[in-house]
Amino acid sequence: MKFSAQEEYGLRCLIRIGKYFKVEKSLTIPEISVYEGISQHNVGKILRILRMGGFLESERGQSGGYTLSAPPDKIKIIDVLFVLGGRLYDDSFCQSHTGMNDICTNTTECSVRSLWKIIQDAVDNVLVNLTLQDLLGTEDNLFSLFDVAPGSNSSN
Amino acid sequence: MKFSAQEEYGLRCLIRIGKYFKVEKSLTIPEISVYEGISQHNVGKILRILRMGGFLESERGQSGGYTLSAPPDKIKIIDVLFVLGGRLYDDSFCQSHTGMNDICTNTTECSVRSLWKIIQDAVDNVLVNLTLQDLLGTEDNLFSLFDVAPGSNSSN
DNA sequence: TTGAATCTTGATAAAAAAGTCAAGATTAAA
DNA sequence: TTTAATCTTGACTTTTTTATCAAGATTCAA
Repeated sequence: MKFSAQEEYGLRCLIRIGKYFKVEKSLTIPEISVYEGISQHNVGKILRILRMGGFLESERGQSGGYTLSAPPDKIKIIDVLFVLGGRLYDDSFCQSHTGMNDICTNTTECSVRSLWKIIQDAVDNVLVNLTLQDLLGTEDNLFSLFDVAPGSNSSN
Repeated sequence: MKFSAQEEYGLRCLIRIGKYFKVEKSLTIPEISVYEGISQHNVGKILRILRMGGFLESERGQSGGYTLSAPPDKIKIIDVLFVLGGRLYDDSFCQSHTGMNDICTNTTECSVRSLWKIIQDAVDNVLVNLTLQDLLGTEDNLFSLFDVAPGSNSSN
């Protein structure tokens, strides 16, 4: 279970653009490239995905650039992550993990599928009310939303 | 954010072997291959990972095969998923997503990192007490552990 | 002791994801 | 009108993950 590079970089670009929303400044691909340390080509590719997902608007030309298509508190992180990386579990998952068979051998009764759904629910519960606005504050503010001690990292 | 094929297939193989634990029967690679619809070569590779992770024991020779190395209620799913697919977030994650730079541009203050940690915590809370034993029952039994209605699938 | 069935391992091939590139379209300012 | 700065798109290359293969080692039973 991993986050994709596209989710990581996409979210970072969106946050970066979001920080300039209230001063009504648009950001260009070269600017974002420098800020985030991602190549211009890659930034362009990622922003295209976000634009087609409806989160960004772009303007061409000499004074062009990217802006949010809605205020940060109207952009739901769960939607952004879906566009950037798909869902953890959906009904097509079993169909793409059938091994050599046409249909999964566990179709009618599958503990693994149930586990994936349960994990998906847990993740959804975290994300359901989270907006881009919540990610524009400090790290501590975000942790406090979820009652997590900033220093605690259960991976250690 | 996706599950890897290795996590899916590995867990299915482990469950399959676990179902035979109480009758003390070992399963061979060809048997598991047929049951799960995964090629023998792939089963062999996946079982090697599970064996090296300490969850399985193998016996060679004409009457060989694989058995659990501990009772199902002693095998923690969180450990199994770690061996099969790593962790969602760990401290090396930022180091591998630095773009073109040597270190991530957001080292000191990073909302994305915080979000990943929060999601990781949510997943850990689901998994922390779950054992292989819980996956050997029916799907409904598993759902009831987490108060999820079997029909409900938030991905729809 | 021989042979069949099994697991073991490292190398290879195929598929998917990530990242790069080049040519083009659009816009605003000089 | 010209020029420079910008976004846009599809194709390509590289890297990572997944799956396959072939040769070998081990064990049991006849």
